Amino acid sequence: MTYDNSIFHELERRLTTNEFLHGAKLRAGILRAEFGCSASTVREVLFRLATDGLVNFQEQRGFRVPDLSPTKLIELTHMRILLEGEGAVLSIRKGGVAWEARLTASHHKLSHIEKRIHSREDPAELVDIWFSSEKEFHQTLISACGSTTLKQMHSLIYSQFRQQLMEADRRFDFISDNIKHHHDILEAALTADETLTRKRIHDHLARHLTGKTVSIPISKI
Amino acid sequence: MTYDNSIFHELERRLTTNEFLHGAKLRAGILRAEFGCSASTVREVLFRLATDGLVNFQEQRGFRVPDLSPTKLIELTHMRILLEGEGAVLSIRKGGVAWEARLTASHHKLSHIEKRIHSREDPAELVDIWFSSEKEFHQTLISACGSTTLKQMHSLIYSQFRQQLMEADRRFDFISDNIKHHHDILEAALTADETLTRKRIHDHLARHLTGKTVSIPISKI
DNA sequence: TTATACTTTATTATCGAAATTATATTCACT
DNA sequence: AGTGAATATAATTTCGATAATAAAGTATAA
Repeated sequence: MTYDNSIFHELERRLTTNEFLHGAKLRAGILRAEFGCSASTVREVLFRLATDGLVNFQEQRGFRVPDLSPTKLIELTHMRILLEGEGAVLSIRKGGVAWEARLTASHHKLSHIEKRIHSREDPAELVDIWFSSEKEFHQTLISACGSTTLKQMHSLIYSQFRQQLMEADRRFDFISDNIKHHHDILEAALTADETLTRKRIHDHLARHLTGKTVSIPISKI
Repeated sequence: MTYDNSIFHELERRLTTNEFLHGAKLRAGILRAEFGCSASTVREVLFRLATDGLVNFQEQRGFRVPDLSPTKLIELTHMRILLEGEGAVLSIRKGGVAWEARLTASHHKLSHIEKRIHSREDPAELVDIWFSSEKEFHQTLISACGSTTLKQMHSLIYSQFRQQLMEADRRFDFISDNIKHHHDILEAALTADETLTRKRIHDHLARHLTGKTVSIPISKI
C-alpha cells in the first residue's frame, strides 16, 4: 500500500494544463474509479492540491476547479513580477558562475522550442515541452536567491498562473514577442543589471495586466 | 454531522502560539481523543494546516511541527517586508478615507495594548490580545490593496512568522521600539508617502534579518 | 404560471477497522 | 561490548460502510 504520489501528480498535471474545465466539479466518488482507489484517498489528494490553490474547497460542497477570472490573472501576474523580480535580483547577487551557466542552459533549451513553435513546426504537439521549458527557465532565474520560502511561494503562484492561462496560451500567438523577452531577460541577468532585469521581467508579463500598472515601476522609484 | 472547523481553528491557534514544541510530532491517533473524533478527521485537518505551512507532512512518517530555524525566520521576514510594503503602497493609492479610518482605529487599539505591556501591567496575560491586535494592524495596513491573492499570501507568511517567533516575543523586550515603529508606519501611511512607508515597514522588521539586507533598499533604487 | 413545501436522490463528512509501513526491541553472533 | 538480523510494537495509510447534508425533483396551493 505505497503512498500514492502518482494520483497527486497526475491530477496536478491535468489541473495545470486545463484538462479539466474551469469551474468543473471534482467528485471523489467518480475520480476514485479512474485511479482504482477509495474515495477517501482521492479526497485527501484533493485537499493537498487545495494547498497549492489548484482546486477550491468549500465545506459541504466539495472540490471545484477554480473559475477563469481576469482579476485573478492580474493578481497572479502582479505576484509573479514581484517574486521573480526579487528572486532574480538576489540570484544575480549570489548565484555566481554556476547559476549563470544553468540559466544560459535552460534559456538555450527554451529558445530552441520557441523557435520551432514560431516556424509552425508541430505547434500543438510542442505544448507540453514548451510548458516545462518555460517553467524551468523562470524557476532557474530565481533558483540562486537563497530563499526556499520565496521559491515555494513562486511555485505556488506560477502553477495557478498557468491554470488560468494555459488554455489561451495554446494558440501561441505571442511566441514572437516571447522569444525576444526571454532573450532580453537572460541578457539583463548576465550583465548583472538589477534594475533592467526587473523591468524586463515586468515587460514580459505586462500583457496580462491589461491596463493596470504594478506598484513597483522599478526604474522610476 | 456538521463539518468541524473548530478542530482546525483550535489547532491553528495552538500552532501559532507555540503551545506545541517545535519539532513535536502530531499523531492523529492521540489528538483524536482530545477532540472526540476519529483519526481520519484529525488527519484531514492536519493536511489543511500543512496547506498553510503550519505543519510539515512527510509521507509514511506523519506530521510534525516545523523546527525553529533562524534561516526560515529571515526568509519569512524578507517576504513580509516585500508583501507588506507592496500591499501598503497599493492601499495608500486605493484605500481612501475609509481605509485610513480603519488603519487609525486598529493602530489605536494596538497602541493601547502595547502601552499597557510597556508599563508592566499583566505582561503575560496580554500576550493573546497583543497577538491579535498586532496581526489586525498589519492586515489592515494591506487590506485595501485590491488583491486577495496578495492578502492570502501575506496571511500564510504571517502565520509561519508568528510560529517561528511567538516564543521569543513573549518576553516583550522589544515593546518600546515597537510602539514607535507602529506609530511611524501609521504616520507614513496617512501622509501617503510610499517610499517612507516601505522603509518604515522594513525598519520595523529589520531586527529579524540579523545582518542580512533585503534586496529592495527602497530609498536607494 | 409561479412560488413554496415536501420527497427523493446524490454527494459529502465521518468513522472504525484492516492493511501497510516505520520504529523499537530482542537475540544471535563476532 | 558491538553489530546486525529477526521479531514485536506502534504508527500511518487505505478502505468500505454509515450518517449528515446538499441538490434535484415533485406535488400542491395561490
